[in-house]
Amino acid sequence: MTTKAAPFEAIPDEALTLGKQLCFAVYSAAHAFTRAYKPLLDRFGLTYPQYLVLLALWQQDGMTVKRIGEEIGLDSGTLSPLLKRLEAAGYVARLRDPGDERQVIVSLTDKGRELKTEAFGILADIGKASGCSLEEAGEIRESLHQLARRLSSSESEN
Amino acid sequence: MTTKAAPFEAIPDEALTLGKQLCFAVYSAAHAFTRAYKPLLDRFGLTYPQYLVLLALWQQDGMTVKRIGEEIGLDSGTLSPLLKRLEAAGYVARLRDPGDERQVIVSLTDKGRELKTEAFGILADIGKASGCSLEEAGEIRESLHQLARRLSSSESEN
DNA sequence: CAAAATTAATTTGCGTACAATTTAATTTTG
DNA sequence: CAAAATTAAATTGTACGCAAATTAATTTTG
Repeated sequence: MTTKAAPFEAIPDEALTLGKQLCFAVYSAAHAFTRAYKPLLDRFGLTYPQYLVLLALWQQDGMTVKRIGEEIGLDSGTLSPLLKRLEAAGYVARLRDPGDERQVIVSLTDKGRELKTEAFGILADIGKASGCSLEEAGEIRESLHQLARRLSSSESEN
Repeated sequence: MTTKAAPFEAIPDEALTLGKQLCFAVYSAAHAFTRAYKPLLDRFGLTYPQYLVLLALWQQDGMTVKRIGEEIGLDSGTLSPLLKRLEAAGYVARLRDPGDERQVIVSLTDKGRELKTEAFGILADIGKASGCSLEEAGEIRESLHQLARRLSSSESEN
């Protein structure tokens, strides 16, 4: 059934190999990071995406849900329940903006601010686990940023 | 409260910046890939993880659930329902191994095998969207593989 | 200025992810 | 060889991630 070589039947198993695919490498690395962070975040009762939200808030407190979404690339459908959990855990407060009642402003509680100091330990641990020099990490980071930018800019064409 | 400089209070906002973090770059790139694949996979009624399973099966048909999990890094808790959906969609068949009834062997249907040819179109589209040369893609891929390896090998230490 | 359009969050529904438990089959070992 | 241990899938429960629908507030515009 596949004896006669079809036009591009020559490349197949080479090109389709999982290990040869950039998309799969990215997918795997993301999972590896999530798993590596998990034991470190567990003692704070945080998940990795929740940690990302806190990272964003430590940088700039008092953002709206929309703004946070733009920072970390998540929509409100994901953020709404996630933020409620962060609120329930006592790390953030959510308040309607009195100036525009449509918006919800998310701000750190004292407990949330205190966590910032401890977060350094987590970063150091992960840095060590990744086994990357700062330069190496910076290079990969830049390549990935470029990649993500290109992928999302070509999205609209479909 | 943060007037006096604590030991590592000097680095903070630099180091904690989302954009400066490798973990976030990987996380974002993974989402960017998923979003880029989505419109291409939609017409086959496939999700990205389902597509990964098919990629694995095109390479090596008739694997057990466990084996597939090892290939793409997912456990049976994720794969069981996913494979049922692939079966319902007519792309794979699931059969208990007569030699060892604990195992379930997953094999491609004709419909699943036919999809392999079309998958080339998807790969080409994504390749174009990623805007990477093969060399560039290969380099990033290798860096990420190394990274994932190091992250998961240091996992056991916690 | 009131109706229509837009916007921000929330909610709903589906599909991953993954830990932990359960079920059933196969090995190990006493 | 039967009880105990191990193994492979499936199931359960929690939390993303995202599209689509909903709700409420604010702008736009007729």
